[in-house]
Amino acid sequence: MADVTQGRPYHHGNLRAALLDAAERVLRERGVDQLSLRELAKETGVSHAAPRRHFPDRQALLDALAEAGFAQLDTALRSALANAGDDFPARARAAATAYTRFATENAALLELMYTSKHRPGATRIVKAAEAPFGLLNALIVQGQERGELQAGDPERIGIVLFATLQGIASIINGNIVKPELRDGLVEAAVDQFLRGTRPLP
Amino acid sequence: MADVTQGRPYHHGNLRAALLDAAERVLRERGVDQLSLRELAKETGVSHAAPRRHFPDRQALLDALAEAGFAQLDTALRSALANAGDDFPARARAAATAYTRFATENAALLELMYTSKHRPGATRIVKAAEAPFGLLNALIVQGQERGELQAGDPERIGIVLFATLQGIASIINGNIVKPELRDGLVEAAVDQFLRGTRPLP
DNA sequence: GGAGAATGTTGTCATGGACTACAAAGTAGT
DNA sequence: ACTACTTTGTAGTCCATGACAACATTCTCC
Repeated sequence: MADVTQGRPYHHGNLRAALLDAAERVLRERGVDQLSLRELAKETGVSHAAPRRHFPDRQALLDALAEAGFAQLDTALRSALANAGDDFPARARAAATAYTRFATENAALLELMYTSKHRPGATRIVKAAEAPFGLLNALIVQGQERGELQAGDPERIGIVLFATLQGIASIINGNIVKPELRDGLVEAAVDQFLRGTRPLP
Repeated sequence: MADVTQGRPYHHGNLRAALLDAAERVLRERGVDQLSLRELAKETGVSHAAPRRHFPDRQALLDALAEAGFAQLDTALRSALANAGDDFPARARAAATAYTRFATENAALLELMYTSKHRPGATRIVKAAEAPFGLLNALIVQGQERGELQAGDPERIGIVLFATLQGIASIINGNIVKPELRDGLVEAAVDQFLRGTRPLP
């Protein structure tokens, strides 16, 4: 018998996506450990066991969030680069700013992304992470081709800059420095990187 | 009636410290969310409600762990600096290495330290954090006094380096780069910092 | 339109945090 | 050393939540 008391039919129709939406909001507002499947179910208007059809356990939902997070990050980076013109330093600054911005505006999500990623068996997440990381790698290669960066393994070249960006996000999220300083710090870090990694004349 | 079946008298005698010890071990081995008060109680040989006398709730125990963590960090930094001789670059490298080492060898604890610290009302933790942070600040001031670093607000000067160290730890803990690279990355970061922050001639 | 797959629901268990009432041991004042 | 008070531990309970099983409804495709 169909439920007439509520508007929703027996099948939700889009429960998986609805749960992920709600989860992302709760994650942002109250952090991972305040995220409960039963609460998500209640908010979404389904029974407490319904989420199980889409996510075998809590971790599976967190993994899905992480995977989606990498896709969002990829989009953010692509869009920043698309609007950055052709000048290499400008492209580097744009990507760095976009990354750090994402990292501070989605602090809990980013943390989840990295902790989920390095759990054994998280192949889907690792796969999803390749897109944004590949983008950054390609940017370094581009800098090398244009003679703005030293030659060598792009990953090794970029890692200190990436670490610095990650660190800037980390100390902002940890309230060690004020969020307003973010973009200034990023610019300083990128400039220092560009100077320190210039090819020898 | 005293309990004769076990060696322990009714009062444990050192329960608070015993719980913290066990907690630190569990934190290291299995992460924060696997840390349960009831399990700690069982391991310590007391009833499930005993921890409550020393820690009103789970968060209070985590806070105590974080506070102790800052003290450990302070000790690690002091000891590194004590063995570092007088040369400023060497002292900077020593402190940077010690920090990053602590951060990678106590990953879960460090995360706890920062997340606990920026929770409203965590005055004790903020207080405990001042010791190691003050040490790093003093190091920068020393570098300035010796003419090895630009003048200016020491906090602002040091922040990019600190961010980089934090980021190196972060990407190692997140399995983005291999742990063996740690000390090399730190040296590179410090050298870059020293070059980039030299006073103008 | 009927069979089987998807998707939801109800009911249950185990774990673990939080709380209360009570018990034992320590401590201090007389 | 007796008593009153404090500290520390115990036993029992409640509640939230994740995990699971058994059953119900709807969808889909032949």
